[in-house]
Amino acid sequence: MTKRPESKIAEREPTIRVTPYLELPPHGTPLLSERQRQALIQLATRLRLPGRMIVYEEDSPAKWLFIVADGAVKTFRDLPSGRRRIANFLFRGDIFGLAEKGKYVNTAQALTRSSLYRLGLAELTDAFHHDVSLQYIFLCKVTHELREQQRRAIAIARRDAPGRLAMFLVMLRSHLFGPESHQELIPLVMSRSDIADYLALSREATSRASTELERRGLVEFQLGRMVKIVDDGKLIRLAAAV
Amino acid sequence: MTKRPESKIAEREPTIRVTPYLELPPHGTPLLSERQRQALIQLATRLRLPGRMIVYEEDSPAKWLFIVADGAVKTFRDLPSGRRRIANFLFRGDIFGLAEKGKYVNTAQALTRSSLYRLGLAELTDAFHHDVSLQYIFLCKVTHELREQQRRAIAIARRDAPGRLAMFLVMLRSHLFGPESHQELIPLVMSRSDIADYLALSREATSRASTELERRGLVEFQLGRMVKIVDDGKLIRLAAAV
DNA sequence: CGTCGTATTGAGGAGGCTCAACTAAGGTGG
DNA sequence: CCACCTTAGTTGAGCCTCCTCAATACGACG
Repeated sequence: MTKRPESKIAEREPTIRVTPYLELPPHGTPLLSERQRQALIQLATRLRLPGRMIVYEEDSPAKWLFIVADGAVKTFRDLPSGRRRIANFLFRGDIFGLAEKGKYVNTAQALTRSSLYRLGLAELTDAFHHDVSLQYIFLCKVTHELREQQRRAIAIARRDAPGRLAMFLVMLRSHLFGPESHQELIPLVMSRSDIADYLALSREATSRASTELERRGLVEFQLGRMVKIVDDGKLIRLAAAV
Repeated sequence: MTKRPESKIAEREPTIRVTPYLELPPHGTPLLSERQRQALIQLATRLRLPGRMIVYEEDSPAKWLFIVADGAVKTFRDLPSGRRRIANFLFRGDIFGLAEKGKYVNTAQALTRSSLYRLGLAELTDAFHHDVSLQYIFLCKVTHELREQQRRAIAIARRDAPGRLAMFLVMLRSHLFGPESHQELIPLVMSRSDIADYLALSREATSRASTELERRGLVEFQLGRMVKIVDDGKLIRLAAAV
């Protein structure tokens, strides 16, 4: 979780949100220092994308790594069966574009109008060898992503669609506003289909789960793709009742 | 994937198996150099554990990180419902013990008699700041784990138990013998229950899936927990038919 | 040879998937 | 301004697969 003052946001980009693996990191909180931010800006190209634009495609040669400055991005793979599995939703301070042997493993697509920093992988790797703590931040970030994927696997493994959806909402909130947040209004920047593909449910099941959560009085899906959390305690209990 | 000569194994430990994210890493293949291995050995304590021994427990303070030198380890979480979700199976060259804010997120338990290198997290972090490419190896390793978790999520999301099991077997083989391996005999060091907990299936469904794969002539489950792959092509096709 | 934990097999029930129809919202062009 | 079309979302009916509970078989080990 990152505290981010509302002022001077532009001057504080790019940001990388991390959770350290140590309680008190001996080398300081793994946040980008002013110098590192400058270094990244030197390496980076700033991109502004409209919604729905493809950032890169699965299996294409991976030359770049991306940091989300603003907006939202999804990464996914289309499976032979025609199903789509969303790997992750990415927001401000998230990184994506991690490759495997020089190829991207997913396709990345902007969900909304987004602003990204694009970094050459080779140059970044090079920078890692000059600035240790920069690499340390990326290490923490990837480790954090790894834990999130584990949590998601637990969510997907559930049998009940409402429970999965509850976990998704709780995870989305903590992703957006920090793990301790009890924010009442969550912007749903993705479509129901996207949520379905993320949770490995059918569109219909996702829809039914939404109405079920509303019926039980846990949340309200409002116009303009916002979710209002009505009964936070119940929602959290349902999410935890794995 | 790592080529490992059968001779002088002891002199080559610890090993960390990685897949680079670049095709041709500018800073050499991310393998432990002799110097780095010596450095790790300096930091590390070598542990030998009997099967079933708990290495650490969920939520306990995380002081160490572990490298598997030999044997097999599982990491898992027990859920409130009594279900257990296995996060990962770890073998020679794998690392585990990545924590979150100073606490382990999973429990780790030896599956067989195992030999581990135990590294102090603080000291290791310190070493990262002295040896850049050491940290780079860990970054690649964690990135690799992240991709594996994504693949597992895809496996879990499948509806058909035989397909999930097929994916598990293919993933296990490539984890053990490298992604290109067509090894016929795969040792199953874990119990059916473990596989079930990994795939988010019931024990019974896992068992039925096993017999189904045998019936279709894809594999044979032999005595002593070995799987013989009878029809590799069919197995791979089933695994890929997501 | 008996016992315990592991693995298999069977029967019934719950839940999600598929197919299909319907509604709502947004964009386009006349 | 409105008719039209497209896309997203919801709701319903029947099917399919896995889960649960229970009983049985098997292997390891004392």
